[in-house]
Amino acid sequence: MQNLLFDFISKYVSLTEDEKNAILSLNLFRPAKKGTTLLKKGQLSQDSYFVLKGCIRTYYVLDGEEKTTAFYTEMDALTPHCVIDKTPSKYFISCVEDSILTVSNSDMEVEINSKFPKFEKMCRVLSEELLAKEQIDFDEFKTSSPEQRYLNLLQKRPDLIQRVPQHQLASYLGIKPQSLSRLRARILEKSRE
Amino acid sequence: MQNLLFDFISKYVSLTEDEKNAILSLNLFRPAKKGTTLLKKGQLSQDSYFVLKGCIRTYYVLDGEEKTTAFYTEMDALTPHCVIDKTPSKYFISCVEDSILTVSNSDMEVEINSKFPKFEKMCRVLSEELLAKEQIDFDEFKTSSPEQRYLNLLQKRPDLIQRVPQHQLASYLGIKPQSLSRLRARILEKSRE
DNA sequence: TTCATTTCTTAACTTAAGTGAACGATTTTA
DNA sequence: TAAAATCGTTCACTTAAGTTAAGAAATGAA
Repeated sequence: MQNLLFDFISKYVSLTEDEKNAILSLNLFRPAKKGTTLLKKGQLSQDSYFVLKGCIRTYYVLDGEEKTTAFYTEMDALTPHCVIDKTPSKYFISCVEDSILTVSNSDMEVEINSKFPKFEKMCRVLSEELLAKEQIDFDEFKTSSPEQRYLNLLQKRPDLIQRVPQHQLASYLGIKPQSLSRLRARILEKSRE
Repeated sequence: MQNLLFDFISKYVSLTEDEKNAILSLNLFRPAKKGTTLLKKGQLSQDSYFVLKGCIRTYYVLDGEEKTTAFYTEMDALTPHCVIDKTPSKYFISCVEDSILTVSNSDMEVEINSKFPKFEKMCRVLSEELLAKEQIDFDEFKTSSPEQRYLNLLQKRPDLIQRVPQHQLASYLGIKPQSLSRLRARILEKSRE
């Protein structure tokens, strides 16, 4: 399981055995059962997550309704906004499936960054990449209809449609669960012609 | 005008005179007339932008139609995805107004980063902040209606509504220009009651 | 297993966005 | 300056998403 983490890191920097051991000594690995809440709205957590196995999501509660806005699966990293901007979290984070995560707090990161400067660089490159990717995803969302977004998701993350409840997918697509049901029926109808 | 750049940088790191001079010697400043295209779809540019004065936008051309997805105004930084992922640009960048920009290519950044390590850190912190902000903006977009988005924009960036053409604003809000006109009329109607 | 809860789908109705067209008003450019 | 192009708004019509409600299916807990 550790190897998954080091495989990921090796895409950005190459680590010596010493460096790997320094990371392992931090004891980052943590299993989390389906339904576990990792972060609640209003909290000022310092923890960042990396998904080794499973699936976690961020969601808002607006007018008593859950709105899921992101899913993180294998090899995805999530640093909540509250870690960055030091304001109470606007959203919840919870486990969609039984998962294995690494959890690191920002103190650890400061320590590792100062001990191994190559980490600073890795974090910079990683967040630049994630930002560019997030912008493209946002652009695609803005420029397409719910139906196009669904078909797009079917192409890009077909696993999500299998492993995630429909009502969570719906808000992820920016629509209501009923509209997602209808939209899927419409697509099936078309493909039958 | 330079001071605006240094004011911005000082939010992240403090620079010595030497460091400031090293930056000035790069000759980054560039005025750009309204309508100037800074980047075309398909290009593999290395240039990043920082807006000192004016406004620039990114837009796609889909089915012959322009879809504006982002505006960058005073003190905003823009690194196009092609600089990060080394793939041909998916979008255009052009000036909405006469503007004064700094333009830096990634070679310069590599050079500055190795000469002054504190730059590495600034870039990491900046892109982490921008990522967190982008995610929140995306979340707000997903969880609200076109009308709510417009009202939200009116709160957060009232200047944009004045300085930017309506049809560009419309795609920024994820709708057609006619719908934006109608939506504004609807809001005005309500406020008259 | 059974009961309760949650989830998904369907349907009828409402509301708002998309579409195509028309019209001045403004801006561009020849 | 005159003609052409662009821009913003309005309208009528179409399409699709939101809303409310109901019922079937799946899931979870006692």
